[in-house]
Amino acid sequence: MTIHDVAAAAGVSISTASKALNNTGRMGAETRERVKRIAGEIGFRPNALARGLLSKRSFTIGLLTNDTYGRFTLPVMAGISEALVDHGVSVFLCAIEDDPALGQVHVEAMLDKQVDGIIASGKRLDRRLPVDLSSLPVPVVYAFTEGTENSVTLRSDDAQGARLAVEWLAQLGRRRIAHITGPEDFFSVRERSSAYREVAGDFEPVLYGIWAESWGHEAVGSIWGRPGEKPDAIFCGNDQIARGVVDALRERGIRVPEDVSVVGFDNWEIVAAQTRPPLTSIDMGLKELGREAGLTVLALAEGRPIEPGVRKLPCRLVVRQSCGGMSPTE
Amino acid sequence: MTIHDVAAAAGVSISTASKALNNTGRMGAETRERVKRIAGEIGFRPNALARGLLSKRSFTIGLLTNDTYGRFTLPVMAGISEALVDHGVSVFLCAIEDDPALGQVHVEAMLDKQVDGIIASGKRLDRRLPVDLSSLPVPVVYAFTEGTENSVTLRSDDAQGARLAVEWLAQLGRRRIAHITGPEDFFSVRERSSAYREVAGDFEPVLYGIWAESWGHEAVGSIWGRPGEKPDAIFCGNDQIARGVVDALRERGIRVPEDVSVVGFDNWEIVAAQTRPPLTSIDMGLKELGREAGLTVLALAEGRPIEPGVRKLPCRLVVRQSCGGMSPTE
DNA sequence: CTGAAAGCGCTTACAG
DNA sequence: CTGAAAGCGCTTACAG
Repeated sequence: MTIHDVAAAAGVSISTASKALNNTGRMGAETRERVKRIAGEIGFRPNALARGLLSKRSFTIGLLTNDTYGRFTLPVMAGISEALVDHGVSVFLCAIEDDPALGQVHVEAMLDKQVDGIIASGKRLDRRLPVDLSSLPVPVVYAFTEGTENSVTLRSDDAQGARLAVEWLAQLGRRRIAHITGPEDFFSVRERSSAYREVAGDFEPVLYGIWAESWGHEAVGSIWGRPGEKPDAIFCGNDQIARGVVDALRERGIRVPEDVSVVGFDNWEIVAAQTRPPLTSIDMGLKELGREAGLTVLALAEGRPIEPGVRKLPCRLVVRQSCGGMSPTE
Repeated sequence: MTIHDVAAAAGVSISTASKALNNTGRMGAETRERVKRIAGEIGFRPNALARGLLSKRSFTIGLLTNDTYGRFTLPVMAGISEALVDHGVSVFLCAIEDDPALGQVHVEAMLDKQVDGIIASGKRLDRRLPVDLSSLPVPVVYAFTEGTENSVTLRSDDAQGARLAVEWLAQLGRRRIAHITGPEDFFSVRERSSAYREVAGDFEPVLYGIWAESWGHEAVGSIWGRPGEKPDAIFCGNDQIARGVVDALRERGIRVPEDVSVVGFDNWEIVAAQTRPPLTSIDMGLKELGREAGLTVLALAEGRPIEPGVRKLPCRLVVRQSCGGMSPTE
């Protein structure tokens, strides 16, 4: 089924058929309708390859990611796809681990296929993908990974997210708020911990460790193991740590949230919802970030002007039960 | 940079350039080499759109999935991508939730883009995707979702996986093996539980429930709450249930694996590795399944004959610490 | 051994 | 108001 078939069936030339279907050119309204009707009847669908050859637009973009685990990329991906499907744009998925050679292969495959743009996504704000995207013939948007000079980069506003968490604890009457978090060499850890310090003061030095339940456990052990006043709230660097913290507190007979409020970060459903009690957490809005990234490459691909630089997207507090209190929005 | 530029720079016609680059036709070896060298120098890369228009092959396939969560699809996806990237095939990701209209939109977008084939993937062996793929003009392979009559379907061998688990427990000397699992209306639950019964006998009726830690907890409560001999091993329907079971046992002062061995299913790293002790679990080999699915659509797309029907891929036992014992392969 | 020509399926000036 | 022609970037019979 090609446009030839449509033209033949409608008794017009292929140029007329084309113009009828694209609502361009000038012709009798009745001719246009007839062509359209017949195209519908015989199930004509234009070949995107042929169309792309002419228009220099493939209605295709590539998503490059090194987050094989999918924890961060998955929501970003969902957002991108959701935003673009309405515009007829499809997404190539390119998982490159941390392999530069594999990255190169995927980038070349994408360019061969004439993608209209590329979104680079990662699992860390302060790391680059292992492939150079700085001088490609197509626009590139960085989402949740470090971009190059003068690029467009989208990231979550971790400082604002941390403030949200700590202010929520303060608002619930908590005054002795501790902070147990991940490795200090993570940019987001530093962002979150300085925001924490601004709001909470320095009741307790920040406890840096690793992104694991076991570290949450261990940190609770060390806080409760030494003398002195105990926290009445703990702001955790991610949900896994928070889960370890909650479990450790329960094992010590400390009630959450009655005695101690706990708030996590990431709002990772599988962890946050299965914790007893379920975790109040900060959501980085990765799906929204993906949506924005999608619309941004699209704009760039269409030649619309986009201000380069880093754009921070706001985080959101998701209230469950580990802090007490009720969602301010409910 | 088009083939015209290559031809001009090499001083040959575009047909000769094309043949030189594709190693077809006949020409002086030296001409061929010169064309190739020049193409390399000016960085020529053939336009896949133009090529696809002629060859009727886009070197593109579509992955349709309703597993937004990504738990099952993610490894399948990784396998597909890994298998196909070497063949120059790129993958369109189409997340359709359970929305038939969205599914339709994605299928049409893929067909417009002339995909060489489609892989349909899901989160349940006994459910169909909400879109009819039975009479498409391109080959379809079903992976971890129910296929249509006479289609090619790839799935894990859940019965074999369950046997693996129970035999492992038996081999460790466990004789009173219980089975706590998910909802009975899941095909995979029935597969696993009948395999369990075959091997373990009926020491204890199978406990059906939901796929959650809380159910693992509760089930342990009910087994240990009533009189009679207690199990010395528990085979769980998935890792979340297993984690609930392990936590509940620990809270009762029952040692894992000394008193009771526990084995999970899915080998979901984030759950299995964070459990204390880490879970021995059954891996469904979803990445391998993805790889197979990729190679299978590819074969179909190239017209190679593939036997229709359901192909079951073997599961694998991953030994951690929740059963005791050491991996048979180590 | 090499090149001119036709064609993949479509769109878009340009004539009429 | 409608159609013939050229062309997007490539490949492939077919002549020479």
